[in-house]
Amino acid sequence: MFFINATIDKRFIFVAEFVRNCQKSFFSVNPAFQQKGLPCAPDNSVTVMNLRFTIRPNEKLALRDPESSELGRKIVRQGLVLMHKIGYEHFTFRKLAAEIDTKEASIYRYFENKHRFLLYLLTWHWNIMEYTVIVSLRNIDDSVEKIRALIRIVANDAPDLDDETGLDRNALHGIAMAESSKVYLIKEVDEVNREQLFKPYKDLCGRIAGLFGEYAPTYPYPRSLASTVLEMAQLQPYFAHHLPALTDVGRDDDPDKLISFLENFVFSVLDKYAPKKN
Amino acid sequence: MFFINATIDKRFIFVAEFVRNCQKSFFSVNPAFQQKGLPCAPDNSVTVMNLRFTIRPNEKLALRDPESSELGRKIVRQGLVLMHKIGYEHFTFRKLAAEIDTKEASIYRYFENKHRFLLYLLTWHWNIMEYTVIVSLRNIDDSVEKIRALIRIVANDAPDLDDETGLDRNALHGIAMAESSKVYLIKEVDEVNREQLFKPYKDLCGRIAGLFGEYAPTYPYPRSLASTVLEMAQLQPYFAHHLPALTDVGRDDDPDKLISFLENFVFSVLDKYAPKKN
DNA sequence: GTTTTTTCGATAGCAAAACTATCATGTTTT
DNA sequence: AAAACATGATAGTTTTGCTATCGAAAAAAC
Repeated sequence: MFFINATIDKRFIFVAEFVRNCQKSFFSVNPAFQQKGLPCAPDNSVTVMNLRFTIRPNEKLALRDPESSELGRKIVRQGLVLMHKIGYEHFTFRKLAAEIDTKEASIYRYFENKHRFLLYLLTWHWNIMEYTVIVSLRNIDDSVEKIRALIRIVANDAPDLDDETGLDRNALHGIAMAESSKVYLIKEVDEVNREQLFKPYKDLCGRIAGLFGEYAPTYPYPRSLASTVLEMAQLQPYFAHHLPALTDVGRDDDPDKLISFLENFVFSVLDKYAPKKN
Repeated sequence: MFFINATIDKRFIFVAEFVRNCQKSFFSVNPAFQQKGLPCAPDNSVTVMNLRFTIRPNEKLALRDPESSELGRKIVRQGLVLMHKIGYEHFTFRKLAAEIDTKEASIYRYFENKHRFLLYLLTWHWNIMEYTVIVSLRNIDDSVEKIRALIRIVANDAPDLDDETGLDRNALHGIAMAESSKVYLIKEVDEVNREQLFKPYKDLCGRIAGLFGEYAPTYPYPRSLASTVLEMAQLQPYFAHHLPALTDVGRDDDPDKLISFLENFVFSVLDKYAPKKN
């Protein structure tokens, strides 16, 4: 009870929102009464009305829950940093094991392979993004302002909300930028999709599409526009940094041009279908 | 001389265009006089004014020119099909060698590794795309119509121009769709870029940006818009096929929705900056 | 028209990556 | 205290990615 603080407050909104929206697969909802548990437990769970909600990736993603042990947490935290540093292709469980002073097989007990590991990290990223969108937009009424705030978030120009995950948010953003397409551009995509493992990304995309639909109800391609914005928010800064001939947005230390590009793009497309102004 | 036909004619336009634009790295221009050579040789080269132009990827891409031998051609033709079939991750030189009844080391003599091989295939794709754009747009004056024709081409809804490359165009398109981002989303991107190996993609993107600039000279993000169109023309059909929640465009057998989506957003963005109509 | 390069394809092999089986120890449950 | 289970370490196997070498054949030089 003495744990009820600002963070919990945001969490509560988050949880309440998702409860309203019902089934969110990336929540593992544990309906067991939790008499002795603390409301904001070290495993990052929240107790609401005696129901325990854990803001955490789908458990099918990992063989064992990495948040349940010291080693598991080390694998995720340090693995995230290592992958950001050396890239997905060069990242191996062996190198990670050496770094955190354990053995390869121990990591394999948590994650089937490095592809699943990447997907686990990205699931964190997508969840955090959607959480940030929900929390940041909850007090905004004007749908133009909502979209503007949204674009700042996907362009990584919004302050990170407090969290106790201990994840390196910079590394997470770097991985989302450079590696995210590698989780779905694979031959096994349909199989993975059948396991619902892309749901967090789809939900994020769907939420953005919903905001577009709110502003311009008759626009026929809200989901395509949402995925375009999401992908371009990652890709354009990558191009700016490595292949500047492919873009006009500036380097990543200056997100203003990216935001201008995206805002201009989104509102140019939607304004024609917006009922009120213009 | 009896080889001068429609194809040669198109080639000539292509060559002349590039000669005008001077240095195109993806042409290997062999200035040696070619007295005994045929104008449209089996190696796909064209003789213009005693200069031999070869429409072919940058030679730095391959250790030996694959078009120069029977085995080399088999590697490219069959490798393209195999990679399309099993995907980049599962593709290995060993499997390809087994398929075409040769040995792994023989393939390594042509290509340093499978990443370079993929880049070689994509270079073909980008070259063919730019070639198609040039040839298809040469008789169109109206810049709106030019952009509309362009969108049909990038959306793979334009008839393939005749060529003698013998490449499986369907497989090439599939690889461009599912694997293209894997050539630049790597840690070595700057190194590869320094070798000019992304020039064909940049040139294609620059040409599209040029068309946008022609139509809307004051639009500040023509290159970003061009890369967005190129990327989305690949990604949206992929989503439609595998992750339909992320898109509103239909399945790949119906490109109309993709074209509508792309046309709608390109013209929505550009129209504000177009001087004439509106 | 031979000799000499050079190229070519094939054999073999190595090192790293990707995973798996087994086992001992330690911890939890009963 | 015993049984059940989870955990981490050891030691493999298979596949991938790549290299060194060698003999035959083709091309170039003389």
